[in-house]
Amino acid sequence: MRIVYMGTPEIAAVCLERLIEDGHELAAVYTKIDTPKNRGMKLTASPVKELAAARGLSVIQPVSFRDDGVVAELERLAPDLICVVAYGKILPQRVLDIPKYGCINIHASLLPKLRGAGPIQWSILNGERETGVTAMYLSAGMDEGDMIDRTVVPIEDTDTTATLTEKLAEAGAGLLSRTVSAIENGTACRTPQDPAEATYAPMLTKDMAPIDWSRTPREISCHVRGMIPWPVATMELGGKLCKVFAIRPTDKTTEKLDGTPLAITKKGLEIACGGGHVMLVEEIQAQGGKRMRCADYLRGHPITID
RNA sequence: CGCGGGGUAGAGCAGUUCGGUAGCUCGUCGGGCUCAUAACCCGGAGGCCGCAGGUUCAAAUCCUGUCCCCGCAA
Repeated sequence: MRIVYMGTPEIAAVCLERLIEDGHELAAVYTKIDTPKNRGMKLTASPVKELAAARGLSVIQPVSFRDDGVVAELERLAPDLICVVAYGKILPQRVLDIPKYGCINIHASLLPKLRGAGPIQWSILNGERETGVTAMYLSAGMDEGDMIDRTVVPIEDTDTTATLTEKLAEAGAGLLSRTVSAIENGTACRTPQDPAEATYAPMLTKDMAPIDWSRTPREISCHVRGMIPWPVATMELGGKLCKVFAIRPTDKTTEKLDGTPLAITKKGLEIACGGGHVMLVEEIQAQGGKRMRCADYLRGHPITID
């Protein structure tokens, strides 16, 4: 079965690698065009492109599927199946109609929950105890296609979007390979999603970053972990904005106002939060500074505690 | 050449404007106090001031080059 693969970030590269290892026939790999990134704004290839190039697969980076030439090129590849993982582009109906067996997608949530661009982030932000990956057929609507199979992945209290993404990438890779085989064998099922159960997970934005200290310890913990590696939760410390990378609930309680710094200990900074609970800020990064333990930061940037 | 910040003791920082004995908080080591301590007191060790040149009687500081780190933006 001739497969055309479409994907862009690391999680898509992990899934592609599994397809290659498991011996599936890949006709071509589509990925987003190289974009200027990072300091110096150097043109950077996507993880999928890096991998595909290293494995000798032909890489195609169309700007838009509205371009007839792009669609014609895809038709010439005569794919039996298109596999999409975090490609970052919407495929129009005329593209979805090209492959004989259709287009399948791996989505990093247990659909129909958390449709959209930020399912991993929101599974943590919402305080879920488990999430997963779902294999589905692509349809015109955003993540609305019929489901084929899924893998459930538990969310640990220490998981961040970064660590959970790695786990889901692994789970997604296995799921994708298995699903492709099922389609080949004609054993793949097709279950419609229940629209009444659908929830949405939009991309995060920077203005969601500030920590709301009136929330409960677990909510704040989820907020911080869900924002890693981007945009990263923030708090104000000594008049400076700091990113918060690690924060932990404590057994202590307080009468002080939410957000009040209470004490500096060897472990970090204790702060009042919702319900009279106390959180311990363990690891932060000031603007322009390096990521470091909060206690270390306070060594050189002392603040006053009432 | 997208914009900007920074490399000084094990850690985090000050000192650089205007050259003149390298400093603070913490850690560490030793001693003391204490029922006890992450508290307190006394004492010590620990620096090629990122690297390479240049100017100077004298450079962490001024000049030139170079390597590395970080934030923004995308």
